[in-house]
Amino acid sequence: MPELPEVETIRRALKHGGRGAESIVGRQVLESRLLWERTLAEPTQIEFQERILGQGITDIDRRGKFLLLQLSTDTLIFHLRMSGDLNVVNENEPIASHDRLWLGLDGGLRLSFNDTRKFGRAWLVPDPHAVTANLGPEPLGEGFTAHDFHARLLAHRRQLKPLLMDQSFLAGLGNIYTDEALHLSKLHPLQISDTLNETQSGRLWSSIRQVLQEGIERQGASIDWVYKGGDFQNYFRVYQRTGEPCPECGNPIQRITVGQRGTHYCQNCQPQSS
DNA sequence: ACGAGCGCCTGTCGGC
DNA sequence: TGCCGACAGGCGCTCG
Repeated sequence: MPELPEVETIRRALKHGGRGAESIVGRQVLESRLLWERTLAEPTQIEFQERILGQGITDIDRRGKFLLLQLSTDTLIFHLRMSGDLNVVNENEPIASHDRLWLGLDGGLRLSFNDTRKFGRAWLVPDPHAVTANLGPEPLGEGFTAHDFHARLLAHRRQLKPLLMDQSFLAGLGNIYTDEALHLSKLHPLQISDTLNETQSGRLWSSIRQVLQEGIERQGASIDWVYKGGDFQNYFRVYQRTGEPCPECGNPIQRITVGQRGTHYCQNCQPQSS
């Protein structure tokens, strides 16, 4: 579930309440349990237990697809990868079947990291920068200008889709929102980054921001058995719509593989130019 | 510098 | 019904 809009939706729920739970800001960690060892990237399980007990949750931030729980002295960072989610439940609730790590909080709450496919990771570190240092700019950040984006595109000679999904180039896009942004900007997923003129890169810049903003407003997308509450999936332009009519021109949506990822686009609206 | 292949995991779906 | 491959919102690694 996790691209920028889904992570942002979870962040807001943890910070302000929502998704059927109350805010965890201001709560204190009283207990911790690691149920799948590899979920904890850093530090060791022993050190994790020792360090986190007693720390208070002071704020919830996001950087790209990383969720940052600011604690009294450390930062607890989660990356949800393919199937991760964070739930706040009453401590009387049974442990869910794919819970991998959970924290007992004061007030009778439990924060649990649930992750069917076990790709997700957690870090407890003194300095969050150690984990997020290699990320590119925030696409919705004020410092991310169309001008800078164009310069960054020209600095590489790469296919647009894999480049946009490279988190060191831009932080937050995944398979869904990349396909959506490319279709909205009428650019082919295989077009080479340094062939874009300023008009094209400007269109891509605003398309990326538009689809991410819409995703956040719709509280993310809910697909397959992983239900999160958002409904952006009902507004996909091309993603997983192979063979269905393009919303712009009516031609059937094509599916190809780019960088080992399913890629959806319209041959007519997104011509291969170079 | 870049792209392809693969590993990490569990689950669903369609075809035979 | 059972089995089997394809596929799934991500990313780190190796190898050309």
